[in-house]
Amino acid sequence: MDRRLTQRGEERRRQLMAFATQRFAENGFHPTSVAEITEGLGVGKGVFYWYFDSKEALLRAILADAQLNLRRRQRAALADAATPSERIERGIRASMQWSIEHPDYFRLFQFAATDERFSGGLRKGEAVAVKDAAAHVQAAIDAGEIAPGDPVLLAHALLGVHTHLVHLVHRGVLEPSDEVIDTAVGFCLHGLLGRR
Amino acid sequence: MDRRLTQRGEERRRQLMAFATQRFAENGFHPTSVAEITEGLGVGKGVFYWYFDSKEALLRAILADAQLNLRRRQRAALADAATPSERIERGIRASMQWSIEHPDYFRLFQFAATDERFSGGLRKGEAVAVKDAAAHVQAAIDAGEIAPGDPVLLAHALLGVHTHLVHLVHRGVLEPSDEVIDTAVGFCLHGLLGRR
DNA sequence: CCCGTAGTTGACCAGTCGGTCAAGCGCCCC
DNA sequence: GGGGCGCTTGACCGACTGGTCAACTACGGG
Repeated sequence: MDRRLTQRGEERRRQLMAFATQRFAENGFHPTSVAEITEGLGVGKGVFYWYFDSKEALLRAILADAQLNLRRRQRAALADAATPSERIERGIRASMQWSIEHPDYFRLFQFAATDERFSGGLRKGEAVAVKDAAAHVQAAIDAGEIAPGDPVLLAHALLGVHTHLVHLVHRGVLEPSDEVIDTAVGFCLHGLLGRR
Repeated sequence: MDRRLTQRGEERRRQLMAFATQRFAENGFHPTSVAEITEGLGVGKGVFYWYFDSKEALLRAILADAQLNLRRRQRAALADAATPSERIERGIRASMQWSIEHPDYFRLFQFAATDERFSGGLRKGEAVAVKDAAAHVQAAIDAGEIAPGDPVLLAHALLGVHTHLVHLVHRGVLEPSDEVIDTAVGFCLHGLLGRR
């Protein structure tokens, strides 16, 4: 579906994606019908298929958009960090802040990870992010800042802490405060036994 | 649906749950139809509704079963642990081993967490597990084994590491070796900066 | 003012879904 | 061997699904 879109068309496309994001996040992808989306926007059903090949393609577009957004934020956060471990910390903070600010995107990521039709697309983005983080971990090991270990595995462990704690914030179990992020960073850097 | 079941009935019920677990894990809950389940077992559709009120009720039953199974394993693992931090370590190991051995259940947990219709049921179980873990963390703090901090938050961080690394094993990114579990334990106890 | 193309409409389609039910089967106990 | 209950059958239902399409409108450039 490569269509030449006017400004009006771009706007409509954005509307569809924004509204669908909301509905998918709230009701789930499968239970949300195409009709529900078009009716919610007060437009005919054909509009949907003017902009997207299928409901599946729509979700893929939303996910790609969200990933791009997140990556930009991460890049910006790392810009002015001096040491490798400082980069790691800033990466964690930026990711958590973004995830807390975008609960809908976060939920969609979570769902997409459970469905093979979408998880493939996520993998690439996640792989890049992990590779980046792993590089910083490796650099920190080389610089003697942290103990040796498999950098990829450790980078994934960071991701696990990030994901789970953000999930709790969205569930309302935790306040979306800096304390959560501080604890996450502290846990990742020092673990349970490390000094504070 | 409280039915008096004969041995044959119990067996049929177990068959339905086992087969559905497989299909739900592979294809997803929504895309798997009730007809697909009954046809896969070579029985009429009415059989399904003899044992379960709805497709939703079936998944709930499966999830409850899996949770019970997991909790039993955890309890057993903690039985002969002396110190609080040893309990924490054993808890992590037992959970990871169980999750690696039961990829279908694990996938179902992951999906259920994304759907409000099911996540409520999981919460209770998770809350109990976290409360247990948090109690051990608190005990470890009191014993001076680890630095002070919010025990519930820290327990959730453990859970996050566990979940994400197990996920990677199921995706084939990591080998299901003890090394993964060792790294997870090491990371949780020492973080990145701690000595090994 | 008109024409081409971007955008829109909504009835329509074939198929699927979760769930129901009247009827029948088969095992077990009396 | 017969009655009863646990279990099974599969046609059937209404609702709804993702997706199509011929006809139509609106708007910008010439």
